[in-house]
Amino acid sequence: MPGTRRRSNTERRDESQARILDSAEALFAARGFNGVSVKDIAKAAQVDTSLVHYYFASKAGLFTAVLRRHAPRVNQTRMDSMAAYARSAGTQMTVEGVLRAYLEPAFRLAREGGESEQNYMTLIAQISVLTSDALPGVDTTAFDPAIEAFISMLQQVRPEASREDLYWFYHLLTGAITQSWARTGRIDRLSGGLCRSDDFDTIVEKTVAVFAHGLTVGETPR
Amino acid sequence: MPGTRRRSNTERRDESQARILDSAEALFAARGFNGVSVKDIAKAAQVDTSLVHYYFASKAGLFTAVLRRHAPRVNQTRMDSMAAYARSAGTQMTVEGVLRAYLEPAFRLAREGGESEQNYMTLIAQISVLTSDALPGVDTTAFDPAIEAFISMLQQVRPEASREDLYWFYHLLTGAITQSWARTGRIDRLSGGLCRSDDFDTIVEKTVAVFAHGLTVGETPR
DNA sequence: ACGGATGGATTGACCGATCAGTCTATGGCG
DNA sequence: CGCCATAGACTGATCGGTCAATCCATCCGT
Repeated sequence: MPGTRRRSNTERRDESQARILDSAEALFAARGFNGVSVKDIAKAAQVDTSLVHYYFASKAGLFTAVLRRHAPRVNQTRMDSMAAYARSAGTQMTVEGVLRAYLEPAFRLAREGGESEQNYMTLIAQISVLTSDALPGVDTTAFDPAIEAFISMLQQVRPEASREDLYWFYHLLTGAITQSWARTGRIDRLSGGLCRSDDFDTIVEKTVAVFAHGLTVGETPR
Repeated sequence: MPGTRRRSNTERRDESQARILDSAEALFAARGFNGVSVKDIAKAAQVDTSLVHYYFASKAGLFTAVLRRHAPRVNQTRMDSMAAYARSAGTQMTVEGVLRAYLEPAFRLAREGGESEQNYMTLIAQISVLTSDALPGVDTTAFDPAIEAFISMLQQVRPEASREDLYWFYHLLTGAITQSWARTGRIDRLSGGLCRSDDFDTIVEKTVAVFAHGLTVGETPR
């Protein structure tokens, strides 16, 4: 039979797990953790509900697995991007450059990756505004290393800025970013189509533009 | 019996509705729409589940009612605040002033209001990153008038800025704001207690500081 | 090269609990 | 008395999760 090779057990295992994760990711992103049932996910993945529990033990375990799947890649790409920038810029580092190095990887992943990566970003956006008791014991520390590196680089470029200001700066930045990842289409409607919430290239540009000036210390402009 | 006056039917009605709305608001804010059952809400409000349906027809209807309850007040306070600023500043309006006039009312409401208002802000933060199919036909246009007024005032202060840039500016700003309203405590943990996510006074200051510079047009700083 | 035996992958049937929502009854205010 | 606010009992559907049975790729003894 051409095309349909016989699959080994480990292949079957990986494929099924990936299908479950893909379906879960898409559905969780669309309707939230409690808006989706295990049955929904199993049906979308064309698998029995028991198999979901077989692999991921519980609905919460599945959710955690979804969140963990791409986290290391995002974190690593960010670290690499910032390290590469630091190497190329040397002592000429700018806030704009650091911002761009930190921002681009995740947005590039969302743009060049498939639906899976886009759904993942949407999911991150959703949990970013949730407190822990709205979620099953979810670990939100996966991105912390890159965040700390980001703040350290900002401190290098702006030695006069206080640690507190840098954290607030990050807080505001990450709010803006996650809002963009959510792709709600609200800015599209508000602007009458002038802005498109899925235009990630433009979003990175505008984010860099606004926040690069935002860390400027000194006189408030006119 | 001192203190417990005899209640009329309309008083009972209003009190019960308010109790249901309060409980729903708190629970929805804590666990999201699908994370809460009508039974939970009824129990918290100390009423029967059928009473919830009697007043609000459905769970979705209740959710909509919760969202609508404070919306006009927030919107109106924003409009008043911006109008007052425009009157006092005359031709001396600044980006910083407009920002502060737009931002302060909602944060003041959250600070000076009770738990209800704080829960309301948390709820707004949550739905701001949700697409329409994750929600029961919820109307998110309640704040549009104040938003349009805000953008118009920005345009007055920055006539050279493009309409598109102003909308992107608003997009980034509202992301930062809703992140703050969510009070997830994540920045507290990241900063090692240096920043407190419920310190709304500081948040307004930092937001104004960052975004006032952000709309500056011209050369990117070092 | 072959034919059980083994064990992981997968399923269908089913569990008690809980869901949103309905129906009917009733008690007390106007 | 009449009506509205409220409660209790209940419905069919669906929830997350379990269990024993089945499927099938792989391995081993011959």
